[in-house]
Amino acid sequence: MATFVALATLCELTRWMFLMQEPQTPIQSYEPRLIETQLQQHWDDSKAFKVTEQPGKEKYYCLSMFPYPSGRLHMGHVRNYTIGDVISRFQRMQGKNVMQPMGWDAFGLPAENAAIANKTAPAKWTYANIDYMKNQLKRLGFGYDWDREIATCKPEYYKWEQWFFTKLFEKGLVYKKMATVNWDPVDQCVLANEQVIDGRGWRSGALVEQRELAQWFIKITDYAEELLQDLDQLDEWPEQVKTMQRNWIGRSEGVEIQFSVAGSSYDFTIYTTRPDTLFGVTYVAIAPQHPLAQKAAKSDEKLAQFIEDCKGNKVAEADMATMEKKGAATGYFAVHPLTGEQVPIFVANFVLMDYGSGAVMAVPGHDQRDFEFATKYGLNIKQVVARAAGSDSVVDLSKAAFTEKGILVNSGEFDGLDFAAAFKAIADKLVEKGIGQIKVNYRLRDWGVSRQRYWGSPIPMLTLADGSQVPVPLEQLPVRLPEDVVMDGVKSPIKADLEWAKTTYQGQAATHETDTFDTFMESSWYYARYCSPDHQDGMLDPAKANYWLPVDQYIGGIEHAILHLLYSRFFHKLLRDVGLVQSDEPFKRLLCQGMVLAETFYRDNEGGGKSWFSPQDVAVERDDKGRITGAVLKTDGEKVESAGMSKMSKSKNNGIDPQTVIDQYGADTVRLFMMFTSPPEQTLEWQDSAVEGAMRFLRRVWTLVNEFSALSDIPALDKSALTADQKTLRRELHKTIAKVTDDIGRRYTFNTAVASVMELMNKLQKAPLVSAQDQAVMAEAIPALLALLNPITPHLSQYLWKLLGNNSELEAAGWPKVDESALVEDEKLVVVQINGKVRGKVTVAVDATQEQVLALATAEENVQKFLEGVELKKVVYVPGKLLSLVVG
RNA sequence: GCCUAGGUGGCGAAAUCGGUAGACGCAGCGGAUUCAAAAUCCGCCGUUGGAAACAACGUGUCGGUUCGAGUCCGACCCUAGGCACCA
Repeated sequence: MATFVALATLCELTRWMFLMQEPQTPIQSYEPRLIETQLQQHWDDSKAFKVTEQPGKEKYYCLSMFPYPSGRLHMGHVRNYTIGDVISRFQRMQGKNVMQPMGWDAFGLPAENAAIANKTAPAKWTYANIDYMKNQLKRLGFGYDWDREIATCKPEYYKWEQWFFTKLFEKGLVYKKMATVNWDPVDQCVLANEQVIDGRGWRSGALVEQRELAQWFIKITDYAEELLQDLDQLDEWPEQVKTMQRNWIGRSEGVEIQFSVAGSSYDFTIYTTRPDTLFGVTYVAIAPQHPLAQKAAKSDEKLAQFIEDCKGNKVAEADMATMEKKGAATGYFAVHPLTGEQVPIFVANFVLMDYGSGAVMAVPGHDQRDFEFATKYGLNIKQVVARAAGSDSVVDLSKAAFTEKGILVNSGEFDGLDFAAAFKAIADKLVEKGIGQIKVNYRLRDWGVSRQRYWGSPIPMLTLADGSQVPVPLEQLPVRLPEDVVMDGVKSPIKADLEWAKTTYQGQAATHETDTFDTFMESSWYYARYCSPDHQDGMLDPAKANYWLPVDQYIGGIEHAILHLLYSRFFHKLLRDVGLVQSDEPFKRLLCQGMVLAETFYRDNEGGGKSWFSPQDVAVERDDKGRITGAVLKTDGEKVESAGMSKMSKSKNNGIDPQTVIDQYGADTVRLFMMFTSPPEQTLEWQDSAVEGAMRFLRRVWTLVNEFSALSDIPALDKSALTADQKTLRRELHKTIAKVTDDIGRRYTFNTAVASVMELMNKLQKAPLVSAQDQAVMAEAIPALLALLNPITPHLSQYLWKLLGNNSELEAAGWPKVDESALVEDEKLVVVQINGKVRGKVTVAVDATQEQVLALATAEENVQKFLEGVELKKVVYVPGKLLSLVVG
C-alpha cells in the first residue's frame, strides 16, 4: 500500500514537472455548448450523413422508431435515439454505408385533443411540433440523413398507403364487418379505450356503451401461420418478443363441432382444443349479441335486460378477464352431438361475438372458468377425465376443476383413452357423423383499421348509389384530408362537412368513406418508404428498397413488442406479395429499450388528492451514510413525500425536460449518461448527480488530451523497448479496444463499454509521461480513446482529434485495431477454494500444470490452515482461474 | 385474469459458457489544495465481529442439483410492460 502511494505521488510529480517544462497557454475549460453547436452546424451544412446506394459497399440500415410529434422530445426519445446513433456511428467507423433516417408518426389522437384545447387545427399544431423537435434532435448531434425525412400526415405519404389498401381490396384481403366500439351517448362519438375511465367518457362523463359499427378489416389471419413460422428466422430478435408474438398469434389445434338446438332448426358451431372432454359438457354459453340470444330475448324480458346490461361491459380484454362472470339462461337447450343429451344454453357476458363463433361449450369439471360459472348458477359438474394410472392422488371436483390431461372416464366407448387417443377418436367420430372437423385456430384476430376520427388518412373507399363499395381509383388518389379545419371535440370535420364526402365515380355520384385509418397503418411501412422517400411513381422504388432492406438494426420501446412489430411484419409480407420487396422480414435485428424513470414527490391535499412536485424543485436530505432520510421543496423548505421511481409522466410531474439538461451539460454528457447508467433493455433512472458524474469524466478526458497535445516530437513506438509497466498499459489499452468493440458491436452493453473506457482513463491519467516510450504508448492510446468514445460523445471526440493536429474526420480514420501481441500475459492469478470457499490466491505461470498449482496453493499459510487434520478428497482445476479442493 | 420481463451495497449497476459477488460510476466519510468556497487531486466505502490477519453472513422468499449457484431446476412473493381504438 505504502509503495503504491509513493508511486502515485511520483507520477503526479513527473506530470507536474512536465507541465512546468514547456511554456504553454493554459488549458481552456471544457465548454460543450460551443464545440457542439459548431460541429452540428458543420454536419448540417455539409449533409454529413446523407447516403446513397453504393453497390460495392456493405450497407447498414439503422432505424429508430419514429416519434409522435407531441411537442417536445422526452427522455424516452433521447434514450432511444442515442442508442441508434451510437450503433450507426460505430458501424460507420467499421467502414459500412450507414443509413440512419428520421421522420414523424404524425397522425393520431393527441393532435385532435390539442386542437380542441388550443383552438387550432391538428395540422398546424403537428407541423409546429415537428419543427421544434427536429431542432432538438439536431442539438443532440444525431447523424440523420434529413433528406429522407417523412411526415406520415403528408398526402405524398398516405397516398401510397391508400393505394396499397385498394390493392389489398382487389386481392380479397380487405372486408367490412360489424365490430364493437366504445360509444359515448352524450358526445355521440366513438372513444378510444384510454378515453374510457371507470366506464365513463373522459370528457362527457357519460356511461359508455358498446355499439356495433360496420368497419374495414384486413385479413392478417390469412398470414397467421407465416407470421408464426417466420419468427424462427429472426435469430437476432429478443426471445422475449418472439415468445410474446407466438402467444399473441396463439395457434391451437382443436375440433370444430356443430350443436343443434332442441325443438328448432337452428344450429351453431363451437371450437374446442379439448375434444377429449366432450362428454363433460353440461351447458353451452353464447355471446349476448349471438342471434340465438337475440331471438330468445324477444320473449324473455329478464334475458333482454341482461343482454342490455352487457352493453355496459368494457371492450378491453383486460376488463373482460377481470370482471365478474355473469350469465342468464335462454330457455333453449343444445343437443349433445354424441350422447343426444340436452344441455341448457346460457348467455354469458364473457363470450365474445367478435371472436370465433360467439359460442363455447362448457366443461365445468375440467375448465376453471366454466367451473366457477357452473357453481354460481347451480349447473351440473361432470368428471370425464381421471388421473393416469399410477398416480395416487384423487380428482376432487368439489373445490376446483381438474384441468390436467388424463385418462377418459364416463365417456362411453372412449373410456380409458389418453388425451391424444381420445382427441383423435372423438374427432374421427364427429367427422364420420358429419358434424365436426379438426381445425387449426388462431387467437389472432383480423386487423380492424377503421377509426371514426379526423386526424388520420381517409380510407380510400367509395359507396355508390346502389350501396356497393368500390376502391378509389389510383388517378383520384390521394383522398386528401382537409387541413384547415375547426375541431369542436365531437364530430370529425370530414363527417360534419356533408359536402366533403361527395364525389363521382365513372360518371355516377358516389360518397367517400369518412372513417380514417388506424395510425398503425402509417407506422407499418415507413421503414420501407425511407429507402425512396420522394418516389412519385409508386409506393416504393424496388431497386432502392431491395438495396437497403431489411433493416439491419431496429430500436424502439418494448411497449411495441406485439402490435406495431406484428403489423409491420405483416405489411412487409404484403409488400413482398405485390412484388415491391424481396425479403420475408423487415427487421433483421431488434433492440427494445427500457423506459426512463425519475423520482416522484408529492404532498397530500386536503381534498384527499395528491400534488406532484418536479424532482428538479426538490432537495433530498441524507444521513451521514448517504441514505436518503427525507425531502423538502426548494421553494418553501417544507417536507414532501417520496413515491419512489416511476415512469416520467405529465400526471406525476416528474418529467425531466431534455432541453434543460442539454443546455446545462451539453449533448455529449446527456448521451454518455444515457449509455452508461443502465444496459439498454433495462429501465433507466434519471439522477442529476449521475449526469454531473458523466460530465466530470468528459472534463477529465478533455484535460488529459489537452495536456498531451502540448507535447511535441513524440518518438515512434518501439514494442521491443517497453518496460513492464509500459507493456501492462499497452495490454490494458488493447484489452479495452477488444472489450469496447465486442460490447458495442455484438453485446449492445454500452454501459460496460463506457465502464471499461473509464478504467482505461484512470490508468492513463496515472501513467508517467517522462521517457520516450512513455510518450509513444500514450500517443497510441489517446487517439484510440477518442475513437472508442466517438460513437457516444462525437462532439468531444472530434474536437480533441483535431486538437491533436489531425485534419481529417475522426470517423474516417476508422475503428482502432487490437494488437494481439499486446494481449499476451505470462502469469495468471488462480483462486484457491476449499469446500467452495475462497481461502487463498496464487500467481502462476500461464502454462502451469495442476500439480504445480496445487503445490503453490498448499504452500500458502491460510490454505494450509484449512487442510490440517482433514483428508483431501478431490481436486478440480480450471486452468488459469481456479483450484477447488474438496476435503472432509 | 392472461402473456412477457425484472428483483444484487445507501443508489445506478458489473459478474458474457456454473468458477474471486459488488468492476465502473453516484452519494457519503476522511485528507490535500484554498483566506474561504467551488473545481481538482489522494484515500476509505456490503453487514457483523476483530487493532489487524482473518472469520461468519450476504444476490426478493422457501426448497433442490453441484466440488462450486446471482447464474441451472421447482414453488411462491413483489414490481414493470402488453392485452387488439394511446403511440
